[in-house]
Parts: sequence; structure tokens; C-alpha cells
Amino acid sequence: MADREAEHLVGTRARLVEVAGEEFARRGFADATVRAICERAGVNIAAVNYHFGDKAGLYRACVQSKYEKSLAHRPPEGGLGPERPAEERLGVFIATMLERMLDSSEPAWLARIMAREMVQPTEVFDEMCDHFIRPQFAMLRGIVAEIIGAEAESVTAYRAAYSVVGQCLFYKHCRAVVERITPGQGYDLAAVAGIAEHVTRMSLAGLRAMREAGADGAAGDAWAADKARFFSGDGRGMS
Amino acid sequence: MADREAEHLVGTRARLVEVAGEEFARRGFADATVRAICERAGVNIAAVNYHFGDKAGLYRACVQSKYEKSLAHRPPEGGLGPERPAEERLGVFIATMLERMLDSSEPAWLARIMAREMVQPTEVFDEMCDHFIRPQFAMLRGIVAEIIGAEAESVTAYRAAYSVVGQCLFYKHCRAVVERITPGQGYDLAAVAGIAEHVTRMSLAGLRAMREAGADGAAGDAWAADKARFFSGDGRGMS
Amino acid sequence: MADREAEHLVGTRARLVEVAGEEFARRGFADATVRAICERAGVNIAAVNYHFGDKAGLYRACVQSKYEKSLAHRPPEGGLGPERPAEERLGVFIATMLERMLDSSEPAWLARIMAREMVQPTEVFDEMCDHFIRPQFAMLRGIVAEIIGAEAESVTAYRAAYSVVGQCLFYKHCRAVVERITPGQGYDLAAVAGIAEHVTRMSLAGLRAMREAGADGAAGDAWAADKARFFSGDGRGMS
Amino acid sequence: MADREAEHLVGTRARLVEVAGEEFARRGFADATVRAICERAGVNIAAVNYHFGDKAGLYRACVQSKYEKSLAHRPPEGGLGPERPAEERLGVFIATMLERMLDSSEPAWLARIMAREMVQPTEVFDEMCDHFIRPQFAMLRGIVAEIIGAEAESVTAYRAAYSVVGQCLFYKHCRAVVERITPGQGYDLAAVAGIAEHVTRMSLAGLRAMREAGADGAAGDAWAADKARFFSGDGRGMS
DNA sequence: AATGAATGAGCCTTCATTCAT
DNA sequence: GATGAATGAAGGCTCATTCAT
Repeated sequence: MADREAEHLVGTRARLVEVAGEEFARRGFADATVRAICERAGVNIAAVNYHFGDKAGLYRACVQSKYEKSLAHRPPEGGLGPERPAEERLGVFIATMLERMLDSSEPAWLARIMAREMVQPTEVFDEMCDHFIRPQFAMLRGIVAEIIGAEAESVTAYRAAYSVVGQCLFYKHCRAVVERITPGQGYDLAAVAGIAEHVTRMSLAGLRAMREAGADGAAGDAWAADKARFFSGDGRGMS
Repeated sequence: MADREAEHLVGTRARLVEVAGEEFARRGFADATVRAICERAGVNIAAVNYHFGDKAGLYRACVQSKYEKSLAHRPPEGGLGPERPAEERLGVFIATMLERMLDSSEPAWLARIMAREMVQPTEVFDEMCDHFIRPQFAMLRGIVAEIIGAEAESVTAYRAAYSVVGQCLFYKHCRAVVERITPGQGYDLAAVAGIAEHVTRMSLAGLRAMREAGADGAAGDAWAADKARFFSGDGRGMS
Repeated sequence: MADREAEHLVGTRARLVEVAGEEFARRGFADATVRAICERAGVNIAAVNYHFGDKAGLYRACVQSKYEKSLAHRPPEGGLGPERPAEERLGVFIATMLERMLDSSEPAWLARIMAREMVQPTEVFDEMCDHFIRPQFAMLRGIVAEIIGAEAESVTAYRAAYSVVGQCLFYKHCRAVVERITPGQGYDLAAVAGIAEHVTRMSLAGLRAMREAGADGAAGDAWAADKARFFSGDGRGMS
Repeated sequence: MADREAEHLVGTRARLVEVAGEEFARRGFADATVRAICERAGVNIAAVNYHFGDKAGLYRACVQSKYEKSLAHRPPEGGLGPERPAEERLGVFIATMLERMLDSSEPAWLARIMAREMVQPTEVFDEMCDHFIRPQFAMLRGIVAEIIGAEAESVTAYRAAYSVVGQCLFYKHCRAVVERITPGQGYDLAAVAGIAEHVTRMSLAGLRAMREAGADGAAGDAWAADKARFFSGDGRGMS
């Protein structure tokens, strides 16, 4: 175990990525300093330039080298094949997502970095979207569309997927709020499981209700206009 | 005289607060510079320290002087008294919340600042929670508890409220993702209304299903342990 | 006297320009350090940024604020009106130029900076050419053209002017050589006067010979082609 | 074997010298970076210290290994023996000098490096003077002394030689000025020949006039004092 | 003979802050 | 109440150099 860690952490490069990731997650890109990272990693400050070009390069390397690991370690479908019922796949998807974000036994700073990227995207965010977020989102959209009985590309499917993800993300993004409203609560394995069960129940009920209501069609004129706008994008809105 | 100045944003202090708010929202506390703020406000750079002590004082003043206005302008219940059915009040609450966050006709930077505070809370966040978030959250919890038929202080009520808010917040916090997954879509009034309708439908269905399932009770042993942990707070979890 | 100096050297700005000019002249732009300049000037290192934006701004300010003084202090014609004979005006021009470059009683670093700009021009060099060099050169060309009896825009006039300036500049640019070939010789007032007399004698003889030879015309075919090339600029040549 | 390598520029050492010379000529000693040189030469960055000790050693090797070649390739007298008339030998000397400096068909960076050494001499400059400049200068002084009819060690001979060299050097050192005053003009073979003809004519006329005037003698008291100072060196003058 | 990794000194710049006026 | 000038700390980055291999 220690050996495996040693394998990962020998060499300036690896140590730098490890420490920098934590530092970027805790302080953000602007507030994290190259000096502090190098000191904590026990390497010379010029190593950043040598191995990564500059601070941004180190940041990029942090994100890229880790989010693949996160996916590999916890595949979104949790090993479930597409032949399983959509309801079951939804439950696994939600549980996996929450575990990846909240479980403290795993380097959780990738999720924190992503939360920061949401608020203030940098150049790496596009890549994160393409390689990490979009595929998972497409998978989720397929699941919810199947439950609703709608097209995967329908407005309803998009928004339903957003609703599922939004419920999960709340615990990550608004952790500070949760800690203040129900103070002292940590996110251990059991707590995460409880959250997963709640979100799954809530979402399934909502999705089933949508199927009965007939998805887009039954919503009347407002929905039709809504749909047109959704996919065309008129560019209006707040800056 | 002083009142008139404050209202019209003439005077160093008021101009500073106005410009700084926008700048903090756009760049974040660390990246916003005192110099840029003072230049845009047309005041001397020493004015910040004179009026607010330091940069953090200016930030504090920005947040405090504005979030009350936001609440006053759009009360969460939208003027609906407690005698109206909970379902209706929920719809109004959701719509109001989304409008406050997404509508471009209102200085939206308070919401952006709050999103940043979520990721990296500063000292003002506690106050924001106490005066701004917690009361609204209590109100929402009351509404959902009524729909579910549970106690307002039950785990289920808390989590259900989180689920409602999470669905709304997603459009704010993950705006960058939404823009990349469905590019070109803006948040005009109609779009916000559409989102509100969706979130309300989805939430109502979920809440009603919870009532039928019997809330906490039916969930068995796992839920009981979950509840105990929820309110005790064992302190474990990630730092 | 000390008062006059005090007038010039009070204030961070003035002290900075003074010291920086000397430092840039001695070490060159790249080798001169902002730290050393500020230390010698007794000001904080951030003063450069405040007053001049950056190191290049300080350099620009040094050059611009001084070459006008140099011209004002020693006008190229030395006060001689155009009604005086061209031969006399040539002698004054040469003497003034040499004094400006070599006399040690005057801040000579402008000439050193210019010598560096010749070898490796920076962005300020264009301005130096336009405001400082080109006008003087045009004046000299007028003088020599009058002596030769040719057009001021003729190839011969250009090259004759180059020859005059080249003889003077040698003592500046190749000072290191002169010091090694005839070591120990300084450039005091008498030495400069001697040089001026020599250059004037040599140049006058050369120019008069050109008049007798009939300037461009008598030089045959080679000169005609030469002239065409001179003013057209075929762009060939070494990089 | 080693000879073949040196001739063909294979081998780390030779490639390094070649590339470094160009880089030093283009950017100057301070601005040229070891890293860039090694990259362009395709060798490891540590090779500089291994083969030359340090950056200065590489620079020294560049200059020393090349200026002998330049002389060998274009002997200053152009093969003319001392039996030819001094006027002819002067013309050949001037033409050869200009070609060596300006002709683009020859690696011109030695001249650029020398121009830099003039402005800011390093330790190699003394050697360049002794082996390269002084002998040529002595030869030129002999030629002009013969034309003037004075001693080769007379003040007049020195200054006359300076005047000849100064006229040539102008085109090299002040290339940047020439390019701005008569833009577009390149230094191809024909242009260089034209310049050589001009400088020769101008110089010859000046020198002949000096002979007629009786050189030093006729200049009166001022010249006597001048001469004393010239060879004694009072040490005064700018630092 | 040669290499890739690592080092430490030092540079320019930026920032929030304070000082006299 | 307000200003322009000045400060000091710190940040990112670059460079020549050296260390093991």
C-alpha cells in the first residue's frame, strides 16, 4: 500500500501534481502560490517551469491527470450493463456521482476544482466539459429519457437530467450552507448512501409523474415556445 | 442630503460600493483589484482605506448593503399568505428564487458573489446565512413539510428542501456547463418561467410520492441511523 | 549651483530618471536592473511602476527627457545663421557634435545609449531618429551639398554627410579601440578641439575635391547605377 | 577524424560554436540564452558547461575560432604587395574592409559581435584588439602616412587612419540609422562597391590636402600641445 | 562524452496599504 | 473629506549552472 503510494509520489513531477491539486482545490488558482506548492512538495521553485512551463501548465496537468483516474475508479454506470432497468441504472448513477463528489476517502479536490471552474471557468474548463461532463450527462439523459418515455434530446429530458444532477451537486457546491444549517454533519459513507437514496426516490417519483403527464406534449403552448427557445438560443439574457 | 446622495449613488462611498460589487462578482475577491475599482469609480485609491478600512471592509459593505434590497424587491413568498395551499406557495417560491438568480433585469452580482462564497466562504458568509439564507430555507422547509405531511425538522423535510433548492441553483452555479451543453440559450423571462414550471412539476411529484411512502418511517433501519447522524453530527468527513 | 541641482533632483521621478540614465548607459537596457537603479536613487522599487509603468517606460522617459536638453544646450549650428559661409558652418557643426558626444563635463550617457541603440535598436530608436537624428542630418546634408555644389538630395550629398558623421562617431563608438591603440588619452576640451580641427580639415578637403570632380556626373556609369539603387532600395543585401 | 568533424560542423562542440556565434551576434551576450543555443544546436543544455566551462567560455571560443578565418579569407591588402602605390593600396584596403563588414555572402556576425564589444567591451576584446585590429590599423597607418608624407607614428597619421576607418564603420555601426534615413537600401555587392569608391575618393582628397598643408608642423601651437597630450595621456576625461 | 533533472539566485512586476498634505 | 506619492511584501518566472547517472 505504502509502496503503491511511493510509486506514485516519487519524482518531482508526481509530488508536484499531488500537492498542487490539493492547494488549487483549497485556495483556488489565483490564491494558490507556486512558492507554497513547491515548498510543501519539497522541490525547487524552478521545477514548475521545468516540468510544466508555468503555473497554468501545472494546473492543467493536475486536472487532466486526475479526472481520468476518478472516472476509471468509479465508472458512472457502476458496472451495470444497459440491459438492466433504467430505474436501477439511475440509482447507481446517482450513488456513484455522490460518492465521487463527497466521499472523503478519495482525493476530493477534483470536485472542488470543478466547482470553482463553474463559478469562474478557465481554459481547462472546455476540456473538462468535453471529456468528463458531457459524456456522463449524455448517459444520464438517456436513462431519464427512458423513464419518462421521451426522446433523449427533448427539452424535458435535458431539464430532468439537470434536476437530478442539481440535487446531487447541491451537497457539494453548497456544502458551506449545509454545514451551517445542519452543523456538524459529515459526509461519511453512510451519510452519502442516505443522500443517494433520498435523491433517487425524489427523482424517480418526479420522472414517473412526467411520463404520466405525457412529457412535452401535454404542457400546452408555453412548453412549445419553451422548447423552440431551448434549442435555438436567442442569445438574450443576462450578461 | 446624505440620504439623497446615497440614493443617487453620488458621493465616493456609494460609487465605490456600486462598482466594487460588480467587480467582485465578475472577478472574485482575490482577482478584483482595489486600483481597478477606484479607477472605474473615479475616486482616489486611498478612499477605500479611508471609508472601509481595507479591501475586505469594502467587500463586506458591498454584500451587506445589497442583499437586503434583493429580498425587499422580491419577497420569497411573492406576497402569498400562509392561508394559500402549500402547492401554490411552492410554485411561487421556486419562481421567485429563479427570477432572483437568473433574471438579467436585476443586478445579478449578488448571486454571483454568493456562489463564490459557497465555494470559498469568507467571514461575511456567516452573516449571509443568518440573515438571508436560513430564513428563506426555513420557510421552504415549512412548505415542503406540509406537502409531505412530515415535521418541518425531519430529515426528510431538510433533504426535500435541499432537493428543491438544488434544482434551482444548478442553473446558476452550473451556468457554464449549461451554456456548453445547450449553447446559445439565454435566461430571459420566458426561459426562466419555463425552468420554474419544470422544477415545480418535478418537485411536486417527488414530494407527493414521499407523502404516500410515509416519509421517514417507511425507510427502515437505515433511515433511523441516518436521522440520528443527521442531527448529531459526528464531525467526520473531509476537511 | 547646488540649489539648481537640488531643483532637478528632488522628487522620486527626477532622481529615478537621473540614476537610470547612467545605469542604462553603463550596463545597457537588459543588464541594468530596476533594483539597482532604485537602490542607488534611494527610492522604493515599486516607484518605477508607479511613475513609469515599467522598466521600458523608465528607459523611454530617460531618453526622451534628455535628448531635448542636449540639443537645447548645444544647438547644432552653434548659433550661426545660414548667411555664414558653408565652410564655417561645417566646422561649427563638427565641433558641436564632437563636444556633445565626447565632452565629459556633460552627462555623456545619452550618446552611449544611442550607440547601443545603433547596435540593437529598441522601440525608442524610431523616435530618436525622427526627433533627434534626422533633422540634424538634414542640416548637415545642406551644408555639404552647398560645399560640393550638388543637390542636397543627391547620393553624393548623402554619402558625404555620412563620411563627416562617421569620422566623428568613430571617437565615440570605437572609444574602446582608441583607448587601446593610444592608451591613456582622455577626451578633455583641448583634445576634442584637436579632433574637431582634424576632422574639419579632412572633410573640407574631401568635399572640395568632390566639387572639382563634378559630383555625381563625372563618376561615370557606375555612379549612375549606384544612384538609382541608392534611392530605390531593392531590398537585397544581408539580413 | 577530429579534423573532419571540425570542418563539417558535426559534433557537439562545433555545432555549439556555430549556433552560438549567430545567437550572440543577433541578441548580444546578455540576451542570448544558453538554452536557446543548445536547442538550436540540438545538444543537451549541460554540454556548454562540459565543453566550455560556462557561457562566457562559449562566447570566447566563438570569437577566437572565427576572427582568424575572416582575416585569412580576405587579407586586408587584398594581395597587393608594398611595391604598389599607396593610393592603390588604400583603395584596396577600404574596399576589403567594407566587404568584410557589409557583404552578406560571408558570416557577418563577427562584425556584429565586434560592434557590440566596442560599446561594451568584455575580456575578449583585448585579445581581439591585439590580434585583429591593431595589426590592420598599423598597416593602414603606414599607407596614409605615406600619402601624407608624415611619420607613421605622428598624430596626423593616427587621426587620418581613424578618419578612414570611421567612414567605413559608419555603414556598419549606424546601419540602423542608414536604414531609416534612406529606407530600403540593402548592402549588395554593387552598393558596397559604390560606398568603397566614395570613401576612397573622399579620403584621398583629404590626405592629399594634408600633405600640401605640411601635416603637423603647419598647424601651429595648438597642434603641438595636442600632440603632446595625444601620446602622453593625462588620464582626464569621462570615466 | 553526454544527458535529463534539479537548483538557487535574481529579475520585473503587482498589489494593498499608508503617509503627508 | 480627499488626494497623489510612496512603500514593502510577495508573486510568477527565467536563467545559468550543477548533479547524478
